[in-house]
Amino acid sequence: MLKLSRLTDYAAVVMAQIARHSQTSHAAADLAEAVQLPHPTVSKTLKMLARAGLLVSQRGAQGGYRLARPASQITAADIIAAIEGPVAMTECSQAEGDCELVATCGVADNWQRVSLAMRTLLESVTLAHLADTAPIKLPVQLPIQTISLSAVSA
Amino acid sequence: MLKLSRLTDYAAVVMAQIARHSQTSHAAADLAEAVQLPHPTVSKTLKMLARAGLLVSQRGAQGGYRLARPASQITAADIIAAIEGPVAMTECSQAEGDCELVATCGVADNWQRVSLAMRTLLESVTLAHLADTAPIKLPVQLPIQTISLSAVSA
DNA sequence: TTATACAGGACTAAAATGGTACTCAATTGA
DNA sequence: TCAATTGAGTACCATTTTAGTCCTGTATAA
Repeated sequence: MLKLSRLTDYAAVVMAQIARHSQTSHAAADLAEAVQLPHPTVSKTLKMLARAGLLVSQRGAQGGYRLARPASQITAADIIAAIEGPVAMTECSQAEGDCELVATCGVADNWQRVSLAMRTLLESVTLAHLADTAPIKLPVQLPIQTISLSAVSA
Repeated sequence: MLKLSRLTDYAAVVMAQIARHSQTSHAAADLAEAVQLPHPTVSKTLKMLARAGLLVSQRGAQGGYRLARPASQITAADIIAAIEGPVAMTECSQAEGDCELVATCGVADNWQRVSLAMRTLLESVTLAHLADTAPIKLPVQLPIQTISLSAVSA
């Protein structure tokens, strides 16, 4: 189904919530309340996002989380990577080429190209887009040559 | 990591193998040998692909599997769907809207657009591309307007 | 100094995934 | 018509991943 894990889904929702009120800090409990999800889970998600550098945390009274940079500079790929690790469709799309089947596989190279195109797509969608309650209206035109598989050469 | 399940990966490899010798029928055992994967697992994968209508099976002596249609008419999205179900990034991208959080979520619509763009991308990659041992060279230019998020309206 | 709020890690439960084994059914050809 | 071949179906188990909880520690502001 190629779907996001539930935590990643939560992460996107929480990030969008923060992005919509980016002036103030948000306590984990408040966010959990706002998005109607269990507190510990939201907390865990926030910690991951902070560790990935997408949020900055402030301890103590009046503390909480806020965006580390403008929503327009945080991409869907960033959020996914923060929770699930780098976007890669197959084992061998990752750095460590510990797949012993490369010889008989024969599709590795091409999967990597597809994988790269997907990553490009996800990098073109920003948190600002996601947080916008209205449908994405901007003509987010991807550079055609980055999507064209011919240009996605290693 | 947004990655394919291992079975889907196997499916792609096996399909590519069949596509490279599309004249003959392929017994499950032969394919397993060719791609160096356990028989029962390959067999299971083949059955799923056949049930999805991507392969046709022939029982009995000299039987085996062959492509149900030309490799150029089978897409990566087809293969993924055969094993994992329809390509959809989030729960609510699927038909059944059984997510009770829609009210507080606020990102559902936009995720669906992204999801659709991903599907379009995967539909533009055919088995013929994957099976080609050489890197994909064709200028597989996606219609820009289907990728542009502005055009991916529900 | 105390209340607030994040950090980190250990732990458990549940679900998905992957893999195996076994039996049944269909086809071919001797 | 029988035996060999080969896929179909089902049930089951092991492993891994994912999700969620809890507890303790630490930083900060009032």
